[in-house]
Amino acid sequence: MPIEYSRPQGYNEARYGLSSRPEFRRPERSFTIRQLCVEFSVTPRALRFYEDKGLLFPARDGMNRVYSVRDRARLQLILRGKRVGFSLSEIREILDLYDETDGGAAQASRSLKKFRERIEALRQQRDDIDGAIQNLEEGCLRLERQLKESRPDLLPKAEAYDSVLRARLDGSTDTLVK
Amino acid sequence: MPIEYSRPQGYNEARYGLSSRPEFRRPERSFTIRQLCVEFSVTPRALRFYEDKGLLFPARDGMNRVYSVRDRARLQLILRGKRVGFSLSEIREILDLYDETDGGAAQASRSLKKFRERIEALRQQRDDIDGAIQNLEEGCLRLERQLKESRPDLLPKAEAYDSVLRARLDGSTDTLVK
DNA sequence: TATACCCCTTACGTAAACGTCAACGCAAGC
DNA sequence: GCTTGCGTTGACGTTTACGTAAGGGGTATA
Repeated sequence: MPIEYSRPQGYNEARYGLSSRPEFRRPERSFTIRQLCVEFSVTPRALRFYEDKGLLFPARDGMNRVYSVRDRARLQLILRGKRVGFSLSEIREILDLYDETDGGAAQASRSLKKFRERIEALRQQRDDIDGAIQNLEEGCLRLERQLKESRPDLLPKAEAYDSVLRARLDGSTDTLVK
Repeated sequence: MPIEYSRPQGYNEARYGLSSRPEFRRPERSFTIRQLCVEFSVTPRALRFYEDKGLLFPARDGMNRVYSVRDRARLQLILRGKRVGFSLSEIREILDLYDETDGGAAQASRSLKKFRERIEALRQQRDDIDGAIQNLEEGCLRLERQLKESRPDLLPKAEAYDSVLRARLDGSTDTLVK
């Protein structure tokens, strides 16, 4: 068992939980490390690690980290960056490019070029994924043919489509534009 | 300097190079480790590593590895699998699923399910990529606006489109269907 | 006051995917 | 017969992205 994320007995919602009182919600709500961890299913260690590597810099309340809405958005980008295969240092570089709005025109020009490169790489990666999907679908077809001949009863029905749909619809609307 | 891939002086094309004589081309041509390494820009170490991990099993000529056309196709799948974020053990699992056509109907049914799961995961990953591309494009727009105001001369022209096209058109037509 | 949560830092451990020697063998060309 | 280029098998090193343990502290509830 890695880490306890569910609320144990005696859990103090008012202190640790996501407050439901509107005055603590927006526009400038902040998060404890644990809240973000629960929300994004990562460990505190990971967040501290990202901070170590310069991808996050939450404020402090005494010793404790205090994450802003913007930190949260950064974290979302970090995690998505990871999912699409960027290394942390690459992600850091990208985040830095977003940040330094004031590096001068030359800097902005270089940033633009790097962004374009990233985009092109991602497009190719998407083609890779499409190719992989095609391969796997061919494999499925083969298996289905095979099963249809030997044991048609084992052919699974089409998946419940709404679960698929739901997974697609939670499109994140995060942005770092100030 | 990592490793020398270009042909040095004294390079013996007849012995080491890709033969252009048709009788050695198809349908059952074979490859040395180096030929595959050059073709796919990987190191011999990597290929041996994949073999170690059970993803490849080339034939032998004495001590030397001899890769068949089918091994080459597997390698293509391995590399693409890596590009889309699969671990080697995941790739191995998938390749195994392709292989065991004779595991019985129950096995085939399980394989089918796993394939479907992989496909769904890839679809979500593609959505991630699309999201990342959108973010980066927004970043581009911001930078372009910024540059247009300060230094329009630094705005790079649209990239030469044919290089992009060429990169897209070398779609691999590999398959593992026997 | 105990314990049950939360937080912190420091530091060593780990899995994956190779890189990088070292040390050897075999064939070809000078 | 030496060098060049290819191949082989260990075996240890490296990077990334954390996991995990050790040790310490703050705050609320029983």
